[in-house]
Amino acid sequence: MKLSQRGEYAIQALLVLGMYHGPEVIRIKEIANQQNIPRRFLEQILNDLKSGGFVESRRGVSGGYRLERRPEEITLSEIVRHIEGPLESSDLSKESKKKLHLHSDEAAKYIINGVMHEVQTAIVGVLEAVTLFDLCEKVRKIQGQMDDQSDYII
Amino acid sequence: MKLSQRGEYAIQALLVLGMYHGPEVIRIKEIANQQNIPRRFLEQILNDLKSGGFVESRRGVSGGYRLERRPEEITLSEIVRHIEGPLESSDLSKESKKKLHLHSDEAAKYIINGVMHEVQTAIVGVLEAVTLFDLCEKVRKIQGQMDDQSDYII
DNA sequence: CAATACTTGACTAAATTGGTCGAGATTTTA
DNA sequence: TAAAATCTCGACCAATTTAGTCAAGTATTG
Repeated sequence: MKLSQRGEYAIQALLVLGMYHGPEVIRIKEIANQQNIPRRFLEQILNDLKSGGFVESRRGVSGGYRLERRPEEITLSEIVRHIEGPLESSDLSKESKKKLHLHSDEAAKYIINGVMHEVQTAIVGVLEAVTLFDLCEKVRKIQGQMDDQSDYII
Repeated sequence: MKLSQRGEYAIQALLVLGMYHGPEVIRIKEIANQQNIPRRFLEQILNDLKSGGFVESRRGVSGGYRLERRPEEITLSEIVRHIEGPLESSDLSKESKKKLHLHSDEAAKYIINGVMHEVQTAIVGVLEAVTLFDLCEKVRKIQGQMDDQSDYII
């Protein structure tokens, strides 16, 4: 599975909002600059994340975005699902009654679908277990590393 | 992860070749009919599978395709990797030396990449464990089911 | 009321996907 | 040996998706 550019940008943006999470709001422009995301494109994405219930916005001169929920409560699977579309497609094996009288191409598709469903379960398993908070922690960690590094400041 | 149509067709075709695996060769047309795959498109796909070392072909009037390796030796991960492109993209965390001095957008990308790499590992884990032979067995099983079913023959 | 920032929806270029097609090369068989 | 069947190769094509861009509008603050 490859993340689309849009998906990666979305997570990056949420990561920024997660890092600075609080009552205050952050401007699109800052996120765009910090993460090097095309500003106009990011507008679209944040809008989408808003309608998905991930962020809320304030308009006007000191407007911007903030998370609508706490970083601990936002899992990666939700984000990816919202931005990239459903992670799991229908599992034919659950539609038990059909299971009989299949043409051979249907039988093949049925079997393949079964395996792909396992794959999807595995994917969701990973993404479900990671929250935005976890990602923030990791970022903080490698940023901490950098500060400890004597040769960090050039 | 969603399989492309091309990918699904490829597996279907290999499944047919796996079911009838032997010294004999099967015509494109038969596979196309049986699996309901556009013939011209299937040609392309089989050609691709040939260059990937999955199948071999015989030309001329009684030509066709057969598996180049035994079904037990062909794993789903190989097939998908060949037909859909690499399952795993570069894992930044393996390039240990960079790991220091990252800009904040690089840090974010780095962390996201790490999770996505976990996802890829999970995907490969599933696909690696399934061989073409396994798929054939499953098909045989549900086809057996059908035969046992008294109301199967209309 | 001017400046700043989000909002909405339309628009576009490039890449990918899912095919189709024509002409050729090979092999069998009558 | 010629016809017929079959794979082979590369070009082509339409629809969809992806990655953005843009203009005009609305809301908020100072």
